[in-house]
Amino acid sequence: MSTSDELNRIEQLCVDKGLKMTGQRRVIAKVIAESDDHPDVELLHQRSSALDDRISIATVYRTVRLFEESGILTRHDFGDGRSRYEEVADDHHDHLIDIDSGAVIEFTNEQIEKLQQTVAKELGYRLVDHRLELYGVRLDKPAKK
Amino acid sequence: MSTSDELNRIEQLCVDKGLKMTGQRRVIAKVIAESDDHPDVELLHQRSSALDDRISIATVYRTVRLFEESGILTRHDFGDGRSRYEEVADDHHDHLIDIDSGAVIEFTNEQIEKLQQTVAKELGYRLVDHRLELYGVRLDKPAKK
DNA sequence: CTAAATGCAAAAGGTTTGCTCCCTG
DNA sequence: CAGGGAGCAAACCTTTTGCATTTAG
Repeated sequence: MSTSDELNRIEQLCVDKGLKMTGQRRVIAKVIAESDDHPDVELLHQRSSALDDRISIATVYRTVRLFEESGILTRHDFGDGRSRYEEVADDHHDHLIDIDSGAVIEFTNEQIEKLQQTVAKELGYRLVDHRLELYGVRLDKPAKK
Repeated sequence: MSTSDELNRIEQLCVDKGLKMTGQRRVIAKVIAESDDHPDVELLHQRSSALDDRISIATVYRTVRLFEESGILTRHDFGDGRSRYEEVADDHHDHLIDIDSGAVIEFTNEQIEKLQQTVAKELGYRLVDHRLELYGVRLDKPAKK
């Protein structure tokens, strides 16, 4: 899916929800569609401001929350104190975080997904969501510490 | 392992690290050893204060951080805005969170653990830590919404 | 034109910290 | 008795909110 397709999809979702498509929301949606990483609110604000300097950080917070409730975004907490965001894509994936560099690598594993379903069911639950994060160090990294 | 064994273990760990065993730390350690749930700092402070009212919340924050660095505790973020703590036990486990009640259920699954190792290795990483949380609703819950 | 959205700054909530006094080892 | 530890309150950081003003539909 191209970036402009993503943008159209986001706009459509907003229209469906009866949300006004203001200039600010359009810019923020564009920034999100174009981001391949997992930016926090401050970074989203910076990127948005670069396109249009009439966007306050309060609006970014409000928009991000709105988009999360609308299923456009997911919020992550990788343990660095603030929330980081990512567009909800068709493909589900989990994250591996490089604890040295902070880099985030996405991966998918069908077997793990299935096992999660099984575990939840055995405990008497229907799985609604999950979070899996692996924290690791590069195998080729020289030993130290 | 009994609660008093856990307490001894915690005290021993503190001694090993050259930490003073103050009255406050002993009380907080006792509260942690006796907690089967996943209390946040405020709750730890309440429980500690019930045993000794000369414990400030700042001390609980400092102690909890110290204990985390010493490997006595792990910190969790279940998405409710504050950190929650749990004693590091011999058995590793993950969590299933009931999104209706907030209840936290612990579980273990060897297969998932192994698959995580495999995934990390395939991506060129040595797995140092991980976080797996399942969010679900009870199967016997009446449909609604 | 009207309800919804924005900007700004103040407030809130959780967590950390500077400083002084206290207590463990 | 010396240095780490505790208490208190102020500071911090991220996120939320009240209110006056602007804007999409």
